[in-house]
This record gives sequence, C-alpha cells and structure tokens, in this order.
Amino acid sequence: MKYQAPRGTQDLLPEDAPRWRYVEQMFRQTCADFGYEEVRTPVFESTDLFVRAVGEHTDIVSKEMYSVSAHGSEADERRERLTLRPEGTAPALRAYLQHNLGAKSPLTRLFYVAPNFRHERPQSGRLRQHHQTGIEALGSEDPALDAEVITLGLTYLRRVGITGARLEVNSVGCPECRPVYRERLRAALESRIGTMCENCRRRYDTNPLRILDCKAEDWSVLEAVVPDLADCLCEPCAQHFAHVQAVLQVLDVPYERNPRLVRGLDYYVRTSFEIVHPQLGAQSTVLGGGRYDGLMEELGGPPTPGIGFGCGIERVLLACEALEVAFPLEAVRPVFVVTLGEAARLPGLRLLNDLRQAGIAAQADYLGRSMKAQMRAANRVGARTVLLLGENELAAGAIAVKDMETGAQESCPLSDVVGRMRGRKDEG
RNA sequence: GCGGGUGUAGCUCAGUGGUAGAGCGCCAGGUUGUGGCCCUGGAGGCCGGGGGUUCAAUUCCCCUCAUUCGCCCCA
Repeated sequence: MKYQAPRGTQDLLPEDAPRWRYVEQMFRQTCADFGYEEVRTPVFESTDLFVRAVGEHTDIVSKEMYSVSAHGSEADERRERLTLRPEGTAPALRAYLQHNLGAKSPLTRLFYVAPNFRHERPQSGRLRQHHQTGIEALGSEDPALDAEVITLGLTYLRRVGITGARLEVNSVGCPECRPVYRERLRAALESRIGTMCENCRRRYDTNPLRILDCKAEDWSVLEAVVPDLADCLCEPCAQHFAHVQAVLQVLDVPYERNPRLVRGLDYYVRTSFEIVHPQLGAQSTVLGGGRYDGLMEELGGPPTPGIGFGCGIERVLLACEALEVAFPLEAVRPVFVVTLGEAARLPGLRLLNDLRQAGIAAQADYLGRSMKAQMRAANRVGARTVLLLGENELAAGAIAVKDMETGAQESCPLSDVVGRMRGRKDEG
C-alpha cells in the first residue's frame, strides 16, 4: 500500500463518525447547561506561545512539538515559527487576551473541541493527533469555580454513559509554597537516591515533584518517607484546597485525594485533578486539569486566575467500548426510488430530486442494476419506503409505494407522492 | 529513544518445507417487476518488502518497513 495515514493518526470512517458526533454533542450540551461558550482557535499558533505557557523544560515543549515553517518566500522565513497545537489552554487564553474578553465580563467561561498534536510514541489511548474537549473558566479564584469545572467534567462523562470512573484531586501549591515542599521532598529522598529508578534519579535534580508520579518506585515503602504536599501548603493555598473539598462534599461529588497527583505542565497551581478509568490500560486518565492562576500574566495579560480541564475524546470512546456503552444513534430512514426499464429512468431521477428538494431523505441506485439488486440496496440503507416506477406505473401516471416493514404495497398518483412522503415524515 | 507481540482475501482469523482456506462482507442466480431469512454459485490474495538456507520458502534464519502493546510523558 503506497499511502497510509501517518503514524499515530487515524481515519474516522462513516461507521465511526456517529459515535464521535454523539460524544461531542453530549459535551456541547453539558457545556451549554453550565453556561460555557465555544471558542475555536487556529490549529497552529506561534511556537513561543506554547514554550511560554507550557514550560520550556516540559516533555511537550522539549521533544513533542510539531513545529512547522512556511518555506518559500523570504517574507515567510522572516515570520515567527509556528507549532501545531499540543494542548488547548494556551490558545484559549491567547484568544481571550487578544480579543480582550475580560473587559466584556469579569468571568468568562469557554469550551472547545479540537485536535491536538504531540510527537510521541503511539500506544493505546495515545495518538500523535488526538482530540480533546475542554473548558476554561477565567477570572475567578473562587474554590466553588474549581468544583464547578470538576462537576462539569463528571456530568459530561456520566451523560455519555461512563461508569466506574474515579475522581482524584490534589493541590500542588503555588510559587510561594511549592519550592518549600520541593526542598523538603529532596531532603526526605536524599538517602534513597541509590534505590530509585534511573528516571527518578534524574528527576531528583530537575523536577523532584514528578518522582511522586513515578510508577516504578515502591510506594509501599516511600509513602512513609515522603512528606505530604498538603502539609506544606501556604495558608491561602491550604484554605483554597479545603474550600474546594468542602464544596465537592456539599455537591455530593465522590472524590479521592491523591497526594501524589502532580501534573506535567508547568502552569498548574493549587487545584489539580484527574478522572481516571480502570479499564483504559496504561493511559488511564480520561480527563485532567487544574488551576493556572499565573498563566495569564505569563502570557502578557493582566492578572487573571483560571481553571480548566482537557478530556481526550479517544479515551472517552475507549472507555465506552470497554463498558459496552450503547449509543442512541440517529437513524436516517430514506425513501428509496427504484426504477425499472429505460423509460422510467429520467422520471425516477426527477422524482428523486423532487423528494430531496422537499427535504425528504431519498436515495436511488446508480449502478443500472436489476430490480432485485435495487431492492437489496434499499434494504441495506434502511429505507422505510420504496417508490417503484416501471412501465405499468408510467402508463397509469402513478407510482407503487411499498412499506418495507410490512411489505404492503399500494398505488399513488405520481403528482401526489412527494406530498404524501412529506406527510409520513411529519408523522414521525 | 528503548523493549515485547503481530503482519495471509474488504474485515476477523486458521494453515502447511511442495506456490493457500474458513466465517462475515461483496456480486449474481434461485422469482416476466419486489428487500430481509434460507439455498447455490462467483469475484477477490506476487501469504508486508528484501536477502539467505534449500531441489523447493507463505512456512526456517537474518534485515527492513508497517502496525500494536508497554516504558517515558500525557488527554
């Protein structure tokens, strides 16, 4: 085969698309119910935007970005470097700042549905082009807003039909208290460096917080040694986290505090959360997010707190598959025009077009096949009604109307048939 | 970047050192102008690519490519 979809990408065929539409529709509906409005941003942005927002030393920026450069004219080469969007928050905030949405309203609620690109090794639940639904709530640091964002995510997943998901929350502190914790963690682990995996030894120097997230370490032993981040939070962060949990409890949202939940993007502060599903394999996070109160300033805007999440559509669908979720898929039941003989061909096309112009789903066979084959085709596309046009019907100025469920057939004047089909459509 | 699995018909997969099969799908017939179910027939495959061993390789060996699962990281 000469051409195939690039590694880590996939085609969505007609048989797949309805499930995607359904899941996206559930997300849009949930967002609408919570007062979130859609934003659509370009699929690529200035490379610098992502470097700034996500962090120069994160995996995403250091080795996973698809950067593109227009080649050709000198003018193009002078332009800034561009990168295919690796995550959704930075573009949303960029648009918020560029269009000064904060001036229109002190609290802005946005949602998006968009493809993301990361140059990683593909595996189950991880693609080079994947799709995320996500939201961003900008302009308030009210802990209740954290709870709202989390609740929206849970509501969406529940509506899609996902059961058995687990909500984990944590607080990763702020630029005030996190360095304090970082040093306490280093001190606690110092004597254990020798027993840690190669990656963690490196992390000990570069980013010790990520050691908490390592699956290779023996946590049954380390648990007792490692200080709890919650014990090191500064007073405002501790209060914030306590309030978030209090609101979750009032809302009857079941959650687990995961003291080792730290996320990989630099901009996260305070509330950090994930929704994981046990049946997803290695990539079990279906939804992840957190607060990013300093990010807007980092991008050159006014101080504007914010919180949001991203949720992988592919992972949602994997979970649905594992759970054997039954989707209520829309079924188009077209009218099918069957013609018999040359003389009926053009009048049949005319009828087909009249039906379509009247807003009635209508199909016909274009392969010049036998009546039996046309009937088979009608059955295959789920036709509810077949309109049969042959010599007898032409002579009588009529058409045979066959109900494919009952098999009953009757004659109808050709001039009445569109109106009659429209009547059936309105019935339901 | 590193490990393991798998590459045979459109799809899901059997199979053998002597150049290939099933189920489903597709097409057609069983009805001079009638679908589904059933029966019958048919089309469709350089057995991923290259090299080696052999009288002979889809089968054994090596390489390569693709794919998949995992590590890292993330949705």
